[in-house]
Amino acid sequence: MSARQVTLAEVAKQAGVSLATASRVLNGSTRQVSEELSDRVLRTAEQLGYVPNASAQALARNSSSLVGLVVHDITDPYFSCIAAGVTRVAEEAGLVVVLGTTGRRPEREVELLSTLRAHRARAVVLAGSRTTDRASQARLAAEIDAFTEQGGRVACVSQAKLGTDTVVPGNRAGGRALARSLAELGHKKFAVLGGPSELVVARDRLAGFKAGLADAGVAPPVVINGAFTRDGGYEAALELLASKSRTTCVFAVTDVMAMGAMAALRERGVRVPEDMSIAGFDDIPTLRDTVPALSTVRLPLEEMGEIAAGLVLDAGGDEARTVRVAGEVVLRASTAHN
Amino acid sequence: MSARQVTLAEVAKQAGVSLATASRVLNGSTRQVSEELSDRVLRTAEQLGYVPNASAQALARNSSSLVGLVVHDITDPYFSCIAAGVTRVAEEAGLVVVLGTTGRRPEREVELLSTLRAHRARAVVLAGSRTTDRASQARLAAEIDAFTEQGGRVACVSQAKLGTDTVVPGNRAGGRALARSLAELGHKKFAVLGGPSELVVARDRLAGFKAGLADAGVAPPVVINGAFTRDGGYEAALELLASKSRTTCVFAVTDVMAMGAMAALRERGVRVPEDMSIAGFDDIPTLRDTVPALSTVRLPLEEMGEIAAGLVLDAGGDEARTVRVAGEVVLRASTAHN
DNA sequence: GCAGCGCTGGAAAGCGCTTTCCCGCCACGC
DNA sequence: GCGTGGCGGGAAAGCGCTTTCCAGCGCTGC
Repeated sequence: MSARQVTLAEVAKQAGVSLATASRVLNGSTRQVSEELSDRVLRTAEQLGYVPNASAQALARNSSSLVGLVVHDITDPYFSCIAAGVTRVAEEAGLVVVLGTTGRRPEREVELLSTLRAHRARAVVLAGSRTTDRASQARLAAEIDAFTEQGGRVACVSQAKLGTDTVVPGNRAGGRALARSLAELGHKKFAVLGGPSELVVARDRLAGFKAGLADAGVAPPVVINGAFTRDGGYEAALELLASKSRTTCVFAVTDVMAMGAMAALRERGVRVPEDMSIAGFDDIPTLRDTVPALSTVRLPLEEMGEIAAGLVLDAGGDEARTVRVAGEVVLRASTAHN
Repeated sequence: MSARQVTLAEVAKQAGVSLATASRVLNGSTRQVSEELSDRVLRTAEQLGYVPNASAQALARNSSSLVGLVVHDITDPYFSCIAAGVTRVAEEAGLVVVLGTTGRRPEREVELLSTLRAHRARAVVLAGSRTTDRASQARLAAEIDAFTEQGGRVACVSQAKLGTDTVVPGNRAGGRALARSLAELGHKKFAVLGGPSELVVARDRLAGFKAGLADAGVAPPVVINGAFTRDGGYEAALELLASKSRTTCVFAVTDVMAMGAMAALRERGVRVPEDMSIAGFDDIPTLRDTVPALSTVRLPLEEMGEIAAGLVLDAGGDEARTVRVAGEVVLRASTAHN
C-alpha cells in the first residue's frame, strides 16, 4: 500500500523549478514569483495531489498550527459549549485544535501542557476550573512558564492568578445578583449546594451568593459541598433534605448540579417550585427545555470560548489581559414566590 | 523572552555522549545503552527540562502521535459522549486527539481529513453521520483513500459503505424494537419526526420503526422531516400539530429532537404523555433527568467512541472490520398506554 | 557608458530528531 | 596467535520543508 507521499521536491522537479521557488509559491512567502512559474507549480501540485507535510513545516518554521484545548470532561455541556467556541475561532484561523481531557486531575493538566509543548502548540486554552491547592498550582504555573518561554501563549477561562490572559465570568457578581433576585421573591431560608470547597469557581459563586443575601438582609445559607457533577448535586440535595432544615430555596452552583438536585427532590416527593425553589448557574443550552424550566445565571459559554481563543491567537503585548463576561440572572419556573 | 528550547543535542553534549546515544536512551529504541551512560543522559535531560520536539520526531519517524476526531457539533451530547470515549482510549495509548468540527457540511469533512493527512495523523475517527449524497460521498471516499494510502487508519461511527472499520449502532433494529414496544402500549396512530431524508442514521431509524409498526399490524406513521437538531424537532412537532392528525404517539429520531418536540407540545398545551406519548433515540445521559423522563433506545455512546478508537488504533488486517452495537429500548414516563 | 539598484530564481544550510552504518573492543574458539 | 562474532558507541545521512544568501539581469541615473 503506502504509495510514497508526494513531496515538495517532486512537485518542484515535475514543474522544473527549484525547491525554493516551489516553496515560495505554495506557501505565500513575501517573495514574488513570476506568474508563469507560479502557475506551473500550482498546476503540478494540484495534479500530483501535493499536501505539505505539517511536521516538516512546523520544524522548519519552528512553530506549528496546533492550538491546545484542555477541559475536565468534554461530556459536560459547560465544557462542550466552550469547546465549540474555541474550535470555531481556531478553525477560522486555519489552526487545528487538540483536545485534552483531565478528568479533573490537576496532574493531568500539567502532563497535557507538557505534551502540547512538545508539539510546539502555538497556544493553549485552559478551560478547566482552577483549584486553590498550592502545590498543583505551582506545578501548573511552572509548566505554563515553560510553555510561554518557548513562545506559546496561554489563556484561561475562569479566574486564575496565573499571569495569563484570562476570560473571567462574573461568578461572584452573578451569584450576588441571583441571591438578590431570589430574596426579592420572599425567600428567607436558603441553602447552597456548593462544589468542592477548593474549586475557585464554586467558591466565588458561593461567596457572591452570600454577599447578595447579606445585601438583602437575609440570613446566611446552609452550605452543603458535593462533587461538581450531576451526581454531586443529587447527593447534596439528599443531604439537605435529611438535615430537616426549613429551606425554601436552593442554589446549586451549576446547572448540572441543579439537575441532579431536582432529580433528588422529585424522588423524595418535594415539588419544585411549590415546596422548594431551585436555581442553577451557567444556563446550559441543552437544559433549557427541562420542566420546570431552571432559573439560573446565563453565561455566554460559546462566546467565552471564542474570546479565549481570540485572546490566545492575536499576540497582544506581554501584559496579561483580562476580559470580564457578565452573567445575567434568568428567573424561570423553578423558582417561585414564597 | 523565548529562552531557546532545550534540544537533544544540548542534552547529549552536557551528558558527554553522542546524539545517537542520547536519542536511544530517551526514546526506548531496541538498541542497548550501558547503564552508566543511560543514567547520565536521563539525569541531564531531567535537569535541563528536555522535552522532545514532536514535529521533529514525527518527521524523522514519518509518523506522528496524532489521532483525528471529526464530529458535526461538539455541543451535541451525542457527539460529546463519543468524543469522551475516543479521547479516553487515545490518551491511554499516549496519543493526542485533534478535534475537528464540520458544522454538518460534508466538504468540511473532506477538508479536515486533508489537514489531518498533512499532519500525518496516525488515525481518524469519523463520528459524523453519513449522507447519501453521491458526490460528497465520492469526495470523502477519495480523501479516505489518500489517507490510508499514506498509512493512516480510518474508522467510522454509524454505517458507512466506505470500506473502513466501522462501529454500527443498531439503528434499524432499535427503531423496530421501539415501534413494537410502543404498539404494545396500544397506540394506533404514530408520527415520526425524522431528520433530513439524506441522513443515513435518520433513514435507518425510520425504516426500522416502520418495520416494527408493520410487525405489529399498525398503520404506517406520518413522517415529518426536519433538521437533526433540537430546533428541528421543535419545528417538526409544530408542523405535526398543525396537520391535525390524530396521532397519539410520536417518535423523534434523536433524543435531542425529542426535547425540542416536547417543548413545542408543551407550548401548545399538549400534555405528555396524557395527550401524546413521545419517544426518542440515543438515551443521552444529560437528558435523563428531564420530566417526563424520555422513553428512548439506549446506545452506549461513550463505549462506541472507545470501540472506534480501539479499532483504529490496533492495526488489524486489511479487512474492514465491523462492530455492531445493540440499542436497548427503555420505556419511561414520556410514553403511556393508549 | 557604467555603477548601482531592485527583482527573481536557485543552491544550500539548517530545523531537531532517528537510524543506518561503521568502528573499536572484548570474549571466545580453534 | 588469530579469525569471528557480538556488542556498545559515534558519525553522518537523511526526513520535508523554510529561508538566507548569492548570482544574474534588466533598469535607472548621472
